[in-house]
Amino acid sequence: MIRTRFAPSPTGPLHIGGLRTALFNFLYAKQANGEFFLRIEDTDKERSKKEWEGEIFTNFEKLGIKWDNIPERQSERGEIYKAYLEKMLEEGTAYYCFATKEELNKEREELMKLGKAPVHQGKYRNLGLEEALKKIEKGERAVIRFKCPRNKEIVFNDLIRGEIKIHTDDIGDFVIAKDLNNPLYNFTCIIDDFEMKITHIVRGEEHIPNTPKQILIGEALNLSIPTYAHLSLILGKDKKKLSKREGSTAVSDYLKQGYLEEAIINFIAFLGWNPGTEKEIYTMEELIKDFSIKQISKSPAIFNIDKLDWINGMYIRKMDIDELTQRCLPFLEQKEGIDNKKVVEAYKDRLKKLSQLIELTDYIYEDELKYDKDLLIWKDAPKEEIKDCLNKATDIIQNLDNLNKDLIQEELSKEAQKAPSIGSFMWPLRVALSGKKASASSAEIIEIIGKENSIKRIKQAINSLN
RNA sequence: GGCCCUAUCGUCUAAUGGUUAGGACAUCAGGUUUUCAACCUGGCAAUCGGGGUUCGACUCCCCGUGGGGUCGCCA
Repeated sequence: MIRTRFAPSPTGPLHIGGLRTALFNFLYAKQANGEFFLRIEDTDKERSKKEWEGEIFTNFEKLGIKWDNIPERQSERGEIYKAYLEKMLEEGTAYYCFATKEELNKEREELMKLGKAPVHQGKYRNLGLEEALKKIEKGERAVIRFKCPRNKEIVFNDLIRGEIKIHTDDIGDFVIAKDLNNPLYNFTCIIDDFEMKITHIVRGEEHIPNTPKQILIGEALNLSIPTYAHLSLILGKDKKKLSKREGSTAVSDYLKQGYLEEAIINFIAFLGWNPGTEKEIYTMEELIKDFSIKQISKSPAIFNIDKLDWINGMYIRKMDIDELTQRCLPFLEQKEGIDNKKVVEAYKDRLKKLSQLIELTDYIYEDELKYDKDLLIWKDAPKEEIKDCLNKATDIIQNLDNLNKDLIQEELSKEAQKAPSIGSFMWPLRVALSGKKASASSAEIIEIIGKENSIKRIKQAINSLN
């Protein structure tokens, strides 16, 4: 059975890139009827916070990414790591290192100068466990390093990139734990992937250099090694790694702006993946069905908000009006006599994201409109003509016995035919009702705000022209 | 600097040796419309460079160049 995992460290809000990694793991597992696990990598005690853990969980829930385990927390698995660490120390695949930071820095600089990889050569790799323990007893500080095999080529087959080879001499003896109780990422990662019986690891490209390290540790411990797939990075518009500079990187911010969950998932799925067909709108179920790791692209993808806007608009227009109204509620004012469903109906074709509703619909809820009276003037139509049109519109509205936007439109159109031009009738009316250059149509507004209010607004407009 | 990954329209990408290099977003033009959208029609726009291999290369190989990642007692 296929089992994947997403292993975030709870040091900040869920990131767009993290979401994509999680989604791909989820899709890959679900497609094969496998399991998707969550693991909290909180070995960095200073930076890890419980609140971020919660943030990650709730966002996944909202977005429809479900996990199949009780999330493991690395901070609670100290005994497991300790046992493996002791085993490595005893077997000599890891050793205590007493090198100071100064020594290490100097070594780094010198290697760089020689044009070599600045990796630790292992001054203490042959000291022996007993000797090391004596030094520690005397109070010397030590970290635990992996004794990296020399002159060996590590090869793994990446599902996305094919064969990747890395020479162990470019890796060196890296630190796997600060001490027995404080293991570090590359160590805990491979241990947990093994313990959790993870079969496939889909993660960001930045982990490619970590992969041979993890494989090496796994081999030293005789663990089975999972299959890897490394995703390209998501870049910002400036082609740099996606950063807060342009827009947000936090998933929750997009949710707050009124991007629909379905649209976000659809958009994120297409960042670096496509079905190979022309179908672009995908539900989660369809994604699970059609997802294929072979269709993942190797080059980085740029986060293009325009495309997100477009997809989001598609979802907004497609959505059932009652459900959409529910979702729009946070962005709409509440007012006696105003049916929000009608407001949403009038605006669903005009939205890219729900938060736009706030500015777009403010005039509906205001008691008195404030706008430049010149806006009422259609082209160079004389004031008297405009007043005349507005008066005629008032009569029509007054005589309306059914406030249905289609019927209203019909009546207004009839009258507009008689006007000097359709625009000279319709434009001032709409401005009188909305106070805006762009808005819903007059008929829609009248239906929403009602007879009284409509007439009141038109009267006001006429007065302002006097 | 070492190592690794990567390279098709502005952007996301399709085409796994033979296509007028396709689609979508964005953009532009037109239509529709009282406005703004939505919608419909159409246009602009790409194989990083140089060598090979081949009858034939976006596709395979090599060398450059560009971009990215990484080289933590972070993950």
